[in-house]
Amino acid sequence: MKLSDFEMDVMQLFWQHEPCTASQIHQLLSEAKKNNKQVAYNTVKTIVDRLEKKGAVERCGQQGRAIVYQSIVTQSALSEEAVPTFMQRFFKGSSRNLIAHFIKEERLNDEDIAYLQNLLNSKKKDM
Amino acid sequence: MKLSDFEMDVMQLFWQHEPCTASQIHQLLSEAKKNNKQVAYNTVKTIVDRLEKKGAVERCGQQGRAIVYQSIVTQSALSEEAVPTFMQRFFKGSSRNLIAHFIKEERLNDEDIAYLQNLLNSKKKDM
DNA sequence: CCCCAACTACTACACTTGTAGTTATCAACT
DNA sequence: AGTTGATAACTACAAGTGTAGTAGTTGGGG
Repeated sequence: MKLSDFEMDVMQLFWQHEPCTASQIHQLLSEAKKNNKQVAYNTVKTIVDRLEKKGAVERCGQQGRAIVYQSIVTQSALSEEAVPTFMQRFFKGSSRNLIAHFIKEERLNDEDIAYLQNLLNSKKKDM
Repeated sequence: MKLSDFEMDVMQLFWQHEPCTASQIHQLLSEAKKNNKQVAYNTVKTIVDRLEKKGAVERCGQQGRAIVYQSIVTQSALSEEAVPTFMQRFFKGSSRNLIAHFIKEERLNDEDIAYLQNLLNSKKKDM
């Protein structure tokens, strides 16, 4: 499933807040980027309509006149499509390069590091 | 700088093979996806023209009638823009989640694991 | 029971993207 | 020097995207 940037933004909100209505998504978007620029309610509704047409969300009820939606596709399903492309594009397809980059460049506290080291250890044993 | 998927694919080839001509990119694309579907030379040239217009590549010479191009934007410059969006989109903005995912899901050999553990160790000392 | 704010459904439009055709031009071979 | 095949430059066009307006309908407050 191919979703545009804005569609992905809206899916984020669905995954975190579903089931919800287009108005609620609009509200959440306004809060999220209140520093940034606002979009009209109709713009959001159009995106939700397109997500429905694409089969990414579905209707699951009403709240007054408003349609309540829930997601159909999962975040992990979409990430499974996007991750290989991303890895190829920016890290020559090497998960080692990618992980190394994030360890070097991103902030991790001691607990994160301990957690990741455990993961690596158990990964080694598996093999 | 916002580049489309196809434009990114072509940038990959520039980064790996520059300086080069549109024909060479076309050739490389044909080899890369010879299993996949072919695109016409003109299609590739259009993408290169658009990359030039966007300031992602520039002319740096001629080879007969052919224009030789080289990249202006670097891969790391583009990844610095793309990484935060990607991390936000699929890993709730958490580098720990992201790294954990890749350790769990991607193939790593013992040497990779040792390398990454070293990285984690030095990361801990830094802080 | 009736009105209206809110919501849906539909339409619009400019810009981008993938894809490629047409036309003009010239470097190089014969 | 004339021809030609490769290449540039320009044009085209449908589908997708971001953005929003208009028209139509209705749940619920008074």
